[in-house]
Amino acid sequence: MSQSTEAYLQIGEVAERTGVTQRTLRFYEEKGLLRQPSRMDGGFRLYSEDDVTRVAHIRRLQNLLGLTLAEIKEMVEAEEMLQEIKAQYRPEADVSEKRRQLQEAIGVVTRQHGIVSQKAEQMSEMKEQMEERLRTFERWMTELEQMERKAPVA
Amino acid sequence: MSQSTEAYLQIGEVAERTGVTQRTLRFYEEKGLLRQPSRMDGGFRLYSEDDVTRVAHIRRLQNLLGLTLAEIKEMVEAEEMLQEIKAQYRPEADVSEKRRQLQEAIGVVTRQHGIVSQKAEQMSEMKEQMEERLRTFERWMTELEQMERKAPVA
DNA sequence: CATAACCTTGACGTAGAAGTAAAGTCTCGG
DNA sequence: CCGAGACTTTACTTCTACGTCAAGGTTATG
Repeated sequence: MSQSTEAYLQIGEVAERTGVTQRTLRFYEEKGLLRQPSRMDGGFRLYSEDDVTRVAHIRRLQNLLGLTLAEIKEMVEAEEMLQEIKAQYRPEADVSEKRRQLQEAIGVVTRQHGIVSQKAEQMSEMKEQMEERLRTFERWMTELEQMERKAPVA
Repeated sequence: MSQSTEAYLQIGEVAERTGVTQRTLRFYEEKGLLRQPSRMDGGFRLYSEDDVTRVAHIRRLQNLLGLTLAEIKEMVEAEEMLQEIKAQYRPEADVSEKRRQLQEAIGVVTRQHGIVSQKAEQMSEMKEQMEERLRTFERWMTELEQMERKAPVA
């Protein structure tokens, strides 16, 4: 239903849309962060919309959380598993196996959530410190201005 | 009033207290992230408590915000200026000059605050996404458990 | 004053994350 | 069917943020 017919993208387009270079896309593939994309007969890579989303996700994990690609790989593999679970959710499969997978998925996301929560909190702390500072400076500023009014420029 | 007499630290102690290596301390100095510390007659570096604080700050900027040392250097230089302003606050100096400095300081901190705010916000978004996900999984899990109760292991 | 523990500079090495160049292959519009 | 532009792999280079010696100088202590 989603990518039924086509909508395949070549590496150049993906690069443009994600803001990373082609080199980076190939690099991520090499490192196992992106699945091997399908190929045209001549060997040109063909990416899906999902891949685009994935790249965006990788970048967020990099920039926001400062994770290494190795760490991100783990996360991404976990996500992969989730996709699988989603896909398998309907089809008949060993129920207890699915339970196990789900259990693991929950574990992964919980850990991720822990990291994010912690960072978010520290971030808020920093933010408040800065606001405190700003208030101080602005207080000083008004004091300075009052001094100037009392004793104007010589 | 704070570090009146002494309380100077050698590089080894600073390393231990900050959790970075001596190499890293020298490296930060080289890169202009730490001021040139005073030295003993023989050339041994002597750090102040302030330097310790500074290193901690640098590390937070690195780990939390994921900034490069170059970016951190800018921030740190700005902080340096703030220290200066604080120090000069009482002594007689051109008032309008002080105004200018304060103005700039406010600008710096405002920019920093902007970065942190933005990151903090994105972080919260991520956090919520993860929570949403977790809820989904847990819903699935209970569904699965119900299926198991109805049709137990063959 | 010997010597262990600590420090100095200098130079080279490394892991992570790509950038860049070379030489050849594909695709597609005209 | 052909040429411009997009793509391929391979290989070497770069940049950041340190790590790791090496060879020697300094300091504190017995």
